Amino acid sequence: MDRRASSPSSGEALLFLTDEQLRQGIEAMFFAYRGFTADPDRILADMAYGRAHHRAIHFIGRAPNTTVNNLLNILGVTKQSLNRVLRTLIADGLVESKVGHMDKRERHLNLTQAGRTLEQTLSDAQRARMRAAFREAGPDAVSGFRTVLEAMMDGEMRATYARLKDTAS
Amino acid sequence: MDRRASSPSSGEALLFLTDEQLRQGIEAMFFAYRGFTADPDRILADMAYGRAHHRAIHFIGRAPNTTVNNLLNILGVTKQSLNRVLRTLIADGLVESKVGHMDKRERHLNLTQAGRTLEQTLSDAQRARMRAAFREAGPDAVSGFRTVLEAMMDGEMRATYARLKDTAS
DNA sequence: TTGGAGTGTCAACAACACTGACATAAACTG
DNA sequence: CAGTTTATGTCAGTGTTGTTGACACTCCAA
Repeated sequence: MDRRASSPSSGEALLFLTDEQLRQGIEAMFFAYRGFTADPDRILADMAYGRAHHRAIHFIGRAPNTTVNNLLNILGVTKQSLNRVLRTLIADGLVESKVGHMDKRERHLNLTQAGRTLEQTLSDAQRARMRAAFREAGPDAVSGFRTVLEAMMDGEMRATYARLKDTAS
Repeated sequence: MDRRASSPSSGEALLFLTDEQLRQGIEAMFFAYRGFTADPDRILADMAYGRAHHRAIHFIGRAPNTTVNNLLNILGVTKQSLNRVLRTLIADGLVESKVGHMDKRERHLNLTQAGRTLEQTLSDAQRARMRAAFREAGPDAVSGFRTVLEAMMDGEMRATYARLKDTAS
């Protein structure tokens, strides 16, 4: 770890790119993602919902009044897959779908009060873990964490992520 | 972003723990994981295999001669689920299962030559993306990335991750 | 009016996870 | 030795989430 001070050009900058380092990064992603989804999954298991419902609820809450097509792009699934999830959420009164005024083909999605409540419950669990991890790791580590994650995204997703980030009111 | 210089104690250290920051972290994990699995998924889609096969192959290659039970703990799935995957991998000659000498109840798993070849192909794709992300982000960011991910794991998984890390020959 | 976009729905299917039950063999324990 | 536990494998059933493909409907625009 202190090798970074010794050889400035070749050995230094490449030490974090060895196959072993990369493999540790891969495994860290694998195990961490399990932790990342564990808490909401536990909550949802008791209900008739799964991870897909969580994702839909999250992004509808995040981008209120979004269209089905926009949500499709964010989630990266087929409309059939999303529709199955949306149908149950609408039927259960967690999401409401309104026909657009400008373009009446579009449906605009919003969380109902019940939907917001569930979103809050799920987010709280996930945020609690994220908060604990951030606190434990410290601000500099968090900055690096997000830099690497952003670099790991597909170009399209990176744009979507950035767009959502800017939406932050 | 420059607020960190202004209020040293309260505002500074907590800025990275705002709900907005946490939510961005959550979304970054979501989008990045998609990128993380995209390349191997593409390769596997052409074959009769899926993500579960990739995981099994990865960890058998990582911990040669491991037992089924050990693999079960690493992967965190049921034996039925793992067995379905292992059965096809063994039938296809990518993995070999040998009865243990000390304890004949145990089966020790290893990749065959063909298995190593596939593992290499899949790993290369995933490592290439990881390498690109690491290079783009730089050593300090990578360090932070791994610190946060490790903090995000469940305790059990963190121990497993550490154990694998130490196995690095 | 014709074509295309946005949306919804039906049907079929595949991957991957789960539970529950049961079988076998080996190892451990009293 | 008898009984129990451990490690593994397997069968059957189910649920969530994803996929294709096909078709219909509404609306907008050229």
